Amino acid sequence: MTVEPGRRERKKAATRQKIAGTALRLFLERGYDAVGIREVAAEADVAVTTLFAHFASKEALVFEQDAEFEQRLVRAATGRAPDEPLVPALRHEIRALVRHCTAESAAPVWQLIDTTPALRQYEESMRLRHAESLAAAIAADPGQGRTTTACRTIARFAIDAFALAREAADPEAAVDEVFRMIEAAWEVSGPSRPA
Amino acid sequence: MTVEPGRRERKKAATRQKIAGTALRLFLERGYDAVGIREVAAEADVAVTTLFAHFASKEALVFEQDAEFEQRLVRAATGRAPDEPLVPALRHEIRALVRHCTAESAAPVWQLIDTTPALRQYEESMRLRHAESLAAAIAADPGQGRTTTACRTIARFAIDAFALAREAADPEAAVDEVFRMIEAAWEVSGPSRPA
DNA sequence: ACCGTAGCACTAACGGTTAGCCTTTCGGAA
DNA sequence: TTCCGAAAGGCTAACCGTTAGTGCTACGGT
Repeated sequence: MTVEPGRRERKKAATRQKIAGTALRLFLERGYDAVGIREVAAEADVAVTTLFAHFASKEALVFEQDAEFEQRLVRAATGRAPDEPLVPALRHEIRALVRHCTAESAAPVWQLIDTTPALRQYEESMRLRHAESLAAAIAADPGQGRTTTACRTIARFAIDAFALAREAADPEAAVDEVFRMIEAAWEVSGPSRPA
Repeated sequence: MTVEPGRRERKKAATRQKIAGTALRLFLERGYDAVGIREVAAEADVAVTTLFAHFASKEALVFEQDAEFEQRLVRAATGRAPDEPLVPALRHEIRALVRHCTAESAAPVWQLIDTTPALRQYEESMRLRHAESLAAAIAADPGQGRTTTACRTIARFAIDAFALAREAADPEAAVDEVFRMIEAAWEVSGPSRPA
């Protein structure tokens, strides 16, 4: 599957990177709204249609790590030791993601996102997508006897934790705070007191 | 303040209603994407610019009750008896809102929303706005000793409850289920054991 | 060596949204 | 009562993201 980085794939990835890199640079230099798609395409030396072949929308240019982010969440739920409880595993991953996003180097990008309504909105719906994937991953785990609603609820709570922590004064502490609440919620949603 | 329903205000409200009504009718008849803004404006007999003076976007045409919805939530948190606990009050209001939205008469509209990506996304960000308002209302309540993060968390949970319940097979039961989790979360976020 | 397909380009257009500018009409102060 | 400022509405023209439609090129597997 992933064993064939043929020239084609490499070129495609290179084009994608070039577009995303150029776009991000321009956006950071002059502001998201002040830079048009046609301009990004020209600067990256590709056609507008090519740009949209790689990214579904202008906003998606900024969230290049979208898929990776989602995978990490899902793996945190599915790929854990059989006896490792779910919630702490989620907390650990969310913690890592928050740390990653609040790092010094990521500051300019997030500042751009936070100050651009279109990007904020896009990120919101992105999170919802991630929450749904996570919910599916949680529900897929056999022998955790929760309802679909409970799984979706916990998934949303976890994503909310990320969003809230990112905006909190002390992100790490905020993750712990929200996860204490999540832990409690998860407890009471437990497999209806197995007889 | 509200004591002057002058002719001006009435005309404005009438125009607004006429636009929203016309839009909704056309959308339901022929589908959201198949009806253009210019067409809605023409059918409502107003200029396109007038339409956008009343509604910030095409999507907003469908969510006319947006503000009312938000007010109900906020009032559920702020306008309750001094000794009435927060979470049950929220549950009651969310229950009512879910019942309202899953009513027979509202079915076509929600079916339209659920099958139109643009509307789904708009509703998501609308909910986030509502959650923020609710969080502010909760935090404003004196003597409930929670952190800002805890208030925002609970607010999001409540909004999530609405969203999840609306999509569940048994909405009312789903509200109760999620609110059992919320109640537990609210407990552990309690005012650090008041001395 | 060959063919199918995927990547990419170009042009044109569509549809939501806004800016600029003008007219009408109401509400309240003089 | 009169008059002015402001708000509502209108028209035109454009901007910008996004999407066909079409065709060319080059890579990858047979």
